[in-house]
Amino acid sequence: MRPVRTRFAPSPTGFIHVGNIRTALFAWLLARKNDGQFILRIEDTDQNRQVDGSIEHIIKCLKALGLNYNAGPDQPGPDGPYRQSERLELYRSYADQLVAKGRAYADPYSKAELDEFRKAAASNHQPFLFRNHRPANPPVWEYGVTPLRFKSEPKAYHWQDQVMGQLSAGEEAVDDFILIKSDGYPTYNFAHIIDDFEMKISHIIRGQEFIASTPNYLNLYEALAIEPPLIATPPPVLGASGNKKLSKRDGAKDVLSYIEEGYLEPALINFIASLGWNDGTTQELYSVDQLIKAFSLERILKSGARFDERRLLWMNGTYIRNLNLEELTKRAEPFWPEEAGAYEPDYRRRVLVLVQERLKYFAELGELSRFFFVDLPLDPNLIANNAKLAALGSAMHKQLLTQTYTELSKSDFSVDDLTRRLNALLESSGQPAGILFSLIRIASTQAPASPPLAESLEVIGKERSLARLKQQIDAL
RNA sequence: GGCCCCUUCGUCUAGCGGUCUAGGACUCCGGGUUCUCAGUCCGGCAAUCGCGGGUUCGAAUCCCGCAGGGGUCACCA
Repeated sequence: MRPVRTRFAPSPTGFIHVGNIRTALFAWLLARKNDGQFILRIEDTDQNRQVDGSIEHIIKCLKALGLNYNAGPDQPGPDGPYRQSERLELYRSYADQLVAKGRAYADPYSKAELDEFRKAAASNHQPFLFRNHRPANPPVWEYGVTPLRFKSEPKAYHWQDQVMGQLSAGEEAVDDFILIKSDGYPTYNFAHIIDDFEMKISHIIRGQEFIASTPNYLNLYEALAIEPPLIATPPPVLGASGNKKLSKRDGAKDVLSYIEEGYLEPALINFIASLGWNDGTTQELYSVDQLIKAFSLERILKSGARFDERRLLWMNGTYIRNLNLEELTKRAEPFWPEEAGAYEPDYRRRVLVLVQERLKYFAELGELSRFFFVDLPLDPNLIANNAKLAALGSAMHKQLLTQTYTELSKSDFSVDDLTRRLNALLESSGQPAGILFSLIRIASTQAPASPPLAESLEVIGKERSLARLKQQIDAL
């Protein structure tokens, strides 16, 4: 068996979304599983669709996720360069070869003429086939001036797809497609075949939009006397609503933005792999290494998988909860609210411990932890919106908080001591925890939600906690 | 319109002729966890397996039709 070499071959036309990256992930997993190679190749043959910075963006994205490649535009390899725009001579030499063999010819038609042919086909309810209009005496091909077409030899094909199984199509699926455009650049249809061959790619993993043109490719492989790689076609990743393929247009997010919001790479990878793939067990959580071990093309599903962000949220939360303190501290670093900068690392760590199990992604850190760092303004709604508490009246609130203030003044503010005194207050006041603790929690945080009372007070500290209680008492 | 592909709880999925009165996970709902949010634990709702015909003692599983959805028919990839 040939050594496994897979590739991710995006065009630099913008960011990478979950659908794109899944294709890359499957290719990467296959390579890693088989001790093979994974290559990044940039398919920049369309001059008009290029978006500045895309290549850097793609590289950043792959690196962030740890999908390391053995060769790519920024990583030289034996069969580079890895940008198609730098391989034009290569495509041209293959094109010349096809011309010499009589398997390619110059396209003499204007765009308007072609449109006429298409319209005629559509009105006959027929698919458009260029080869029905093959010119009897095509002009000599002028590189960079006229487009060059493949002269196909139509026939029916049956082929094996590593995911979809046995596929087939009749000869109507084979046509004379463009090899080299009038600007001298090859089309995807031509370039990828040359490159996959030159780069000794063993498996092509790509989206379903290419199934329909596979017979064309098979025909070209034959004309070139090239043995085709194995082909694996995962189903599309569908958008959150509707049955449409995930697309930028329908709000698909940049994968990098998930990283920026504090999703963990292993969680993203775990989640993305679970879209259309499973190993047949009931396991849900996989480390990257486990994924590599368990992965196989055969277990990729044939039907499309919808992208449900809630599941990602859940998964990411479990990954965050499993972080040890050191990792947690490191990951949280970029997400602290501005005010946290003035505090000791140790203080921040104590906050983190309390907040960890509440985090679904790190961008929430600010909102969940702000009251540990700043004295939030009094928010009367916090009491007003608590029906049981509001019913008690502010005189009672004042009395309870005053009692609390006196008792906590005597505390050393350790969790144990705080808990003891808080419980004593429960008894002496005769109030249920639902009333008393709610009130204290609101007074000492001014936040709609917080970690448990005693733990929060301990971290906030004696001086500051008492000051906050005092402030609330004075306002009542 | 031609050709190709897909179709199990709302979502991700298990399932390869009997163990399926269809299993797991997410979401959602109820309850416990001295207060809130989250987490966690316990419990619950949720797919007559797209529909209709076969084959078989027996079908989510095999076969045939149909319907719905998707892809493609570019000098885009």
